[in-house]
Amino acid sequence: MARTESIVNELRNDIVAGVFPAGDRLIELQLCERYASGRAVARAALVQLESEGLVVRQPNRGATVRRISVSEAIEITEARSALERLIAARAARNATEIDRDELRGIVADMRISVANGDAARYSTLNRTLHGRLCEIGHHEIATDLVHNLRNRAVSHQYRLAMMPGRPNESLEQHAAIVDAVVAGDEAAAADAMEAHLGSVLSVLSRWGDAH
Amino acid sequence: MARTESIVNELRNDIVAGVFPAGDRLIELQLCERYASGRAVARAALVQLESEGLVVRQPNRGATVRRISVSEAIEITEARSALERLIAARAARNATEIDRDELRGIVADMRISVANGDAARYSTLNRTLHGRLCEIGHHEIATDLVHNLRNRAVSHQYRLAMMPGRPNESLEQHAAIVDAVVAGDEAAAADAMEAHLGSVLSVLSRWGDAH
DNA sequence: CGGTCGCTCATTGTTGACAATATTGTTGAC
DNA sequence: GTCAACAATATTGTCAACAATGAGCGACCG
Repeated sequence: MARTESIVNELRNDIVAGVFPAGDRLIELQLCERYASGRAVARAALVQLESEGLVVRQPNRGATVRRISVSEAIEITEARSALERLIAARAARNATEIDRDELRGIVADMRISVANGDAARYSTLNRTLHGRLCEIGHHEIATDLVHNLRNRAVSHQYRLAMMPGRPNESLEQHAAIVDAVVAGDEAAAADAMEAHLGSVLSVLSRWGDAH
Repeated sequence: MARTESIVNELRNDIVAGVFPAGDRLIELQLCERYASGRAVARAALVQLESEGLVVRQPNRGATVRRISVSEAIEITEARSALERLIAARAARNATEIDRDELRGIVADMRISVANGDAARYSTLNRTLHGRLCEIGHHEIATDLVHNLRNRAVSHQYRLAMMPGRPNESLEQHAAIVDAVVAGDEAAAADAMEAHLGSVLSVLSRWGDAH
C-alpha cells in the first residue's frame, strides 16, 4: 500500500514548495496522515531528508524543516557556482545543434517574459535553462549535487527574484552563458556561469549585511 | 541502548574501510547482530547511506555496497576538483601563520615518507593535508560534499596509491598547493589543486581505457 | 512572591510479529 | 536430460503496541 519510495519525494517537494516553512515541526503522525503511510515510512523519509540537509532531527525532540541562514545560503551558492562551472563547461563541449537551438529558444522566451514583467514565467524558464544545461552536460554527479544545493537554498532564491531590476540583470547573464555554450567555448561558459552566480552572491551578501 | 546515530557512522566506516567490499549484500539482520541494534535502526542507516551514494537498495531485494565504475569515479573526482578548488582558495585566504607552519610541516613529513617508501604513512598524511585545508578553508558545505565524494570513490583511490612513481608526482603537486596557500595566492592555490586532481583524473582515465 | 519538584501529555524510539516478495531447491512430466 | 511448475527458505516491507524521553504546567515549599 505505502509507496515507500515516493513519499520522500512528496515530502521533499512540499518542503521546497514552502508547504512546510523553515522551522516547522514535522511530526511523524501528521506526516503519516498526510501521505497515508505508516510511521516507519515517514521516519525513513525524515532520515533521508536530514542527510540531504533539508531537515534537522534532534534526538527525542523531533524533526523540523531546516532554517538556512544567509551565510549558509552564501556557502551553498558558492559550492553551486563551483559545480555549475563544471556543468556549463561540459554543456559547451557536448551541446548538439538541437540543444543549441533549444537553449537559444529558452533565452528568447526569457527576454519576452522580462519584457512583459511575467516573473513567474521567468522563474520557470530559469529552472528550465539550468535543468537543460545539466542534462546537456551529462554529468550525473555534479547534477545531483547541484539539484540538492538548489533545494536547500530555495527559500532565499525566492526572495532574490523579487528584487527590483534583478530580472534584467539576470537575463543578460543567462544570455551570456548560452552564447558561450552555443559557441562551444568551455572556459567562457564556465566563467559566464560563475559571473551569474557571483552576482547572486553579491545580492545575498548585501542583503545579509543589511540584517 | 541502540546508539541510533552512531551505527550509520560505524557502517559507513566499515564500507569505506573495505570491510564490506563493493557489491556485498548488506542484510539487515546481519547488521543488527554486528552493531547490536534493532532492525529499524539498521534500516535507517541503509536509507541514509543510500542517499549518500554508498549503498544501493532495490525494492524487496535488499541492499548492497554500491559498485563505482571507473567512469563514475572520474565524475566524482571532477566534482571534487571543482569543490576543492574553492576550498584551496579559501584556505589561501584564511590561513594564519600557525596554519602555514602546520601545512609546511605536513609537506616536510610527506617528503620523508616518500623518501622512505612508507606508502601507508604518506596516505595518512595525504588525508591529513586535505583535511586541514578543509578546516582552514572554513567552508562547511564544500567540506561536507568533498568528504562524501572522497568516501564514494575510495575504492579507486586505493588502487591509485599503488601505482609506481605516483607518490613522487603527487608529492610535488601537494607541495605546490601548500606553497600557493602559504603565499596567500587564492587563484594559484585553486589552480594547483585543480592540477593535482587533474593528474589523478588522467591516471583514472588511462586505467579506464586499459579495461 | 519565586523557585523547584513532580505530574501529565505529546512525541519519539524500539521491539516483535506478521505479511509480501524474491530466491533457491525439488519434483515430475515430457 | 531438460524444462516448468511448485514448495521451501530467506529476506525485506509494514504495522501496531509498548517503553522512554522531554516539555509544559501546576502545586508545594521556602
